[in-house]
Parts: sequence; C-alpha cells; structure tokens
Amino acid sequence: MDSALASKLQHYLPLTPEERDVVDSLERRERRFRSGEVVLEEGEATDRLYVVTGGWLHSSARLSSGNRQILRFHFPGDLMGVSSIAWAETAATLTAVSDCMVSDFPRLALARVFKEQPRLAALLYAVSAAENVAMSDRLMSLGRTDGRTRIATLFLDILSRLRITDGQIVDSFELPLTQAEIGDAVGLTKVHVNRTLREMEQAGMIERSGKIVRIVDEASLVEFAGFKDRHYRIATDWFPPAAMAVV
Amino acid sequence: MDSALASKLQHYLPLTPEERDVVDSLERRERRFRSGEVVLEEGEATDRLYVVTGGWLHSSARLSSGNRQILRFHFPGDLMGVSSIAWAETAATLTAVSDCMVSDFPRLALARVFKEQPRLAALLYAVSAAENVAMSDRLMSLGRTDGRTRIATLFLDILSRLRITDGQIVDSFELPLTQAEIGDAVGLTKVHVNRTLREMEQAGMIERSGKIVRIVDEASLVEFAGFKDRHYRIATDWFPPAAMAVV
DNA sequence: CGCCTGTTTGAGAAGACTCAAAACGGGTGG
DNA sequence: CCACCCGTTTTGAGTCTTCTCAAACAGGCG
Repeated sequence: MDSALASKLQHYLPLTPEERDVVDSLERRERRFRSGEVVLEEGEATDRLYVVTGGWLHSSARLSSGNRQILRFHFPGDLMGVSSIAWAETAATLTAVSDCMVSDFPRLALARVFKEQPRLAALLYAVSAAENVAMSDRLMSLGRTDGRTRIATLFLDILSRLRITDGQIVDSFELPLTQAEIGDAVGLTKVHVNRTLREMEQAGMIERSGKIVRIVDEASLVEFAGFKDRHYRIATDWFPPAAMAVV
Repeated sequence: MDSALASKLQHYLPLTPEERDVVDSLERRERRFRSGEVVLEEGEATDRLYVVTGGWLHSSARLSSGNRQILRFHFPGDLMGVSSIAWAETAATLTAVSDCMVSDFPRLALARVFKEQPRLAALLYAVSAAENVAMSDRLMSLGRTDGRTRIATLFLDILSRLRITDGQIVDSFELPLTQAEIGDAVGLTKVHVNRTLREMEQAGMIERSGKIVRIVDEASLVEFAGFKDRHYRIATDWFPPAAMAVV
C-alpha cells in the first residue's frame, strides 16, 4: 500500500495528505519484470515516466562501436526515463537487474503536480539537482581515477542507496551483476574487472562469496575512493509552503 | 537589458510578461569576472544560484590525488551552482574561462517561481532533465571512447552550445582553454591531449590556428563521435498553463 | 631581454585491452 | 543422481593506449 516514490520523498520531507494523494496517483499502473528484461528501449518513442517500486534496474546506452555504458542504477522510489520529460524519444534503455516492479505514468501527470503542489514540484526539482551532482561524481570517477577506485566507488554508492530503503543493510549486499555489467558501469572490460576485484580482495578491501560482497572497512574505503553520499539528505528549507487543502 | 536566462528559456517557450518579470528578477545582481577568476569554491557554504549573463565558465572538482575534473562548461543563460538547491555546501568550483558576467540570486527566490509560475517551474525542471541526459552522454564518452572521440565530442558540444546564443557561428570558434584544461574536461593528460589534437589535425578532422578551432567536416565528425545535441529543443507540451495575470 | 605559461617532442612505464582458453557452477533432462 | 550445457569467472600472453617524467621550444608581457 505504501507508494515507493512517496516513501522516498517522505525521507526528505513529511508530505501533507494532499501531496501524498498526488504522488500516489503516479503509481497506479504497476508491472512486474524478470531479471534481464527490458522495460524500455533507447530510441523508443514514449511520453511516460517510470517509478521503481521494488528491485533494481539500470539505464544504459549503446555506442555505435557496440560498447555499452551503464549510466545509472535505479532503486525503489527512483524516477526513471526522465529524458521523456524533455524529449519524445527515450535516451536510455531500462533493464531489470533483479526481478522488479515498475509503475509508470504519462509526463502530462506532472503538470498537475506543478500546478497544484508547488512544494512537491520543488522537491522533485531538488532531487533532480542532487542526481545531477551524483552524476558529476561518476564523471570524476570515470575520468580521473583508476579501476580499483572506480569499483570501490560503485560499491559504496550501491551500499548507501540500498540503505535508504533497507535499514537492515550493514556492510554487505547482494550484487546481482555480472562482471561484464560491472565493467559497463565503470568503464572497464570484464577481464580487467575480474583482475581488479581479485586485487581488491587480496588487498583486504572487500570479501566476496557468490554474489555477496562485503565491504571490509567502509570508513577507509570511503577515504580511499573519496566517496560522497549525495542521497542521504537534501535541503528543503527554501521550498514554498505546501498547498492548502481545498475544504 | 535582455536577461540571459530569459532569452535561453524563450528559446524553448515564449514567456508571458509575468513569467519574464519573475525570471528577470533573478538577474539583478550582476558581477564581472576576469578569465581564470574563481566565482565560487568547492565546499564553500552558499545558498545562491548563479546565472551566466556573458562569457564562459566551467565547474570542476578536485580529487584528493590533486587531479581535477571539469564537469561542465557554462554558457550564457545557464544556471550554475545547482548543487546549492539541494545542499548548503557547493559541490563544484566555478571558474571563469573567459572574461564573463555572472549574476546570482538566493535559492529562496525559486520558491516564488514554484508557487506563482508553475509553467516556468516545469520548464526549469525540463531543462534540468535535459542536462542530466547531456551529463549521461559525457559519461559514455569518458567511460567508453578513446581520446580522439572524447575531444571530438567536446568540440561538437561546445560548438552547438555556442550556437544557441550566437547564430553567427558556423564551423569555427575560439577555444579559450589550455590543453591541460581540455585534458581535465575529457579525462586525459595534457601531453596526450597535445598528441591527440595533432593527430586529429593530421587526419583532417580539425584545423587550428592560435586559439581558433575549425571543424572541417561537421557531419562526418558528428557521425564519427556519435554526437547528439541535447540542447537545441525540449518538449514543452506537457507543461501546465501559464499563471493568469493578476489584474 | 628575461620570465612565465603553455605547447611540443622524446622515451620508458603502467594500466587497461584483446584474444584465447580453461575452470567453475548452477540448472536441466535423462 | 549423474551428465551435460551454458553462461560466467578465472587465468595467460601479448599489445596498445595513455601516463609520467623530462626537457626543449614558443610567445606574450613587464
């Protein structure tokens, strides 16, 4: 019954009942996808946005060379397919990483949010700004650090984002990605990912068994990778007041 | 007298007089910076946003290793320092690339936009979404392509963004960047940038004289780099109607 | 003229890539 | 319960791109 988007937004700001209603109305049409299934293909025409309500997905794009870059991972509460806000064609392919649930709504529905719930609109804008900064962090990671640091950063990012919706998680998590996929995310080949993971394990940074990854000493890995958590908090003090209830 | 932000936004959507007033009110405090000057330092506390009203700037961040990554270039009409929407501390350093003009306003001023001009707020959101996609493109570029392609992509991006405000520009532009700065933008060393530029020149992709760069055959360079222009158009058809004038 | 910043060139090293093949592991059908 | 299969992980060897260190070379400015 709990809307995933609402619960993510509530993490930042307690919503009024009216705001909740509006958010909930964006999550009516829910669909289930199996691990590996494609929700939306790059280049497809769409005017819809997608919300993760359970599981993981990623968005990726493909180069003419055939290489693929994974652009982002999406966790419960995340808004996906944001490019359809600005264009009629999707910019990235959405693929289910694990079995997952996704609901979608037409971008037209956002008009109501902007018109009737300015505070909620401001929150969406702030979340988008935060995502922009998180993207910048990844840019730094790919442009200016070596393989080991890139993978460390990826793991820390996943860990911190899983924690937003799952308070249980302490120092390990299940990573439903192949090494080839990790490579597509951090800009390395699968072969090099393998060697690097191995090195990191030997160096005592991580432990692996099956698909479970354990971060041995998070604080020092954060230090090593220069990791910054961009999702935990955002400023809400400048927002306009919530709309009055129409009584 | 023409507000730079307004004129960029008008490029996407004709603004009502009321909308224009609100936008113009964000550009009152204008300051001048000389090439190389720092407008805002990474980590500094701020609650302000910045608008480029003339010239170029870039935002960058520094790794503990001392390496720097240039995250974005900013042209007239661009909103900078967007991280202050979400946090009290700046995430990136803003530096003037050329002599330039910048105006700034407190993030609190955005509240009025969201409250009174929902259509304008939607436009800002859509622009932010488009920037997110542009950032994804750069991620692909750094993660999955070689030096030559990265530099080609950078040049094409600059060219197309300069054209938005300067219709004159055809196939060449002044590049006020050192090779070290180009390297910081595309994730290469200055030495390698030098060699790559030289190669590109020999291959007949570009011509250089002083700070002027000429793209010899734009269409085939676009093809070569898989470049996509993310700034020219955005969809506005889902926006809520403009607020009525209060008479 | 000399200095400073930026560009160019050289040479060797390192990180990451390619191609290739072997080992592993979980799932399926006999 | 075993044998087989397929996708994934691991390992090996050689290559290429990019980096580092270093020094020479412009060009503008006081």
